[in-house]
Amino acid sequence: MNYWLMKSEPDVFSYDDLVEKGKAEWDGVRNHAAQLNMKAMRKGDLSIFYHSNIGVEAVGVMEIVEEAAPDSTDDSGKWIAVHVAPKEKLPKPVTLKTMKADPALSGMVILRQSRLSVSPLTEAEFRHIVALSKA
DNA sequence: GCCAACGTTGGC
DNA sequence: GCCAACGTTGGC
Repeated sequence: MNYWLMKSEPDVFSYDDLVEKGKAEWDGVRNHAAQLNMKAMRKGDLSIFYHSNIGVEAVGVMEIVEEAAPDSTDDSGKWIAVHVAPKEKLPKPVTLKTMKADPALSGMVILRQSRLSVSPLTEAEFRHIVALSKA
């Protein structure tokens, strides 16, 4: 089981939008590093849903329900997407500020590479973020 | 294959 | 609106 963090601008697609749809294709990723991460995802993996630009915080947990397949929004056939479903809305969002200030999360990939839209988390980092939201 | 120019993302 | 980080493009 692996853990991930995926970013979306909430005015384009928010966690609540995902809850409403029940299941969605995580499409439009056009960055090779992010694509490699999505290819490594397995059914049942869990991911933090993070709102970029507006909110700038972790808001929910989702589950990978379908592994990498051609991105339906891509005509070239080069890019893949996964399918995700909502798992748990975090009781309290965990802001980037909080994550940056927490020594337990200092190794998070996203803190070093802020532009990477799909990044891995360790199990400890994942659990820590969920715990912070319930504190 | 290198590197400058330029575009995009994302935080502030 | 600004700027840093970083990916892409194109000339050489």
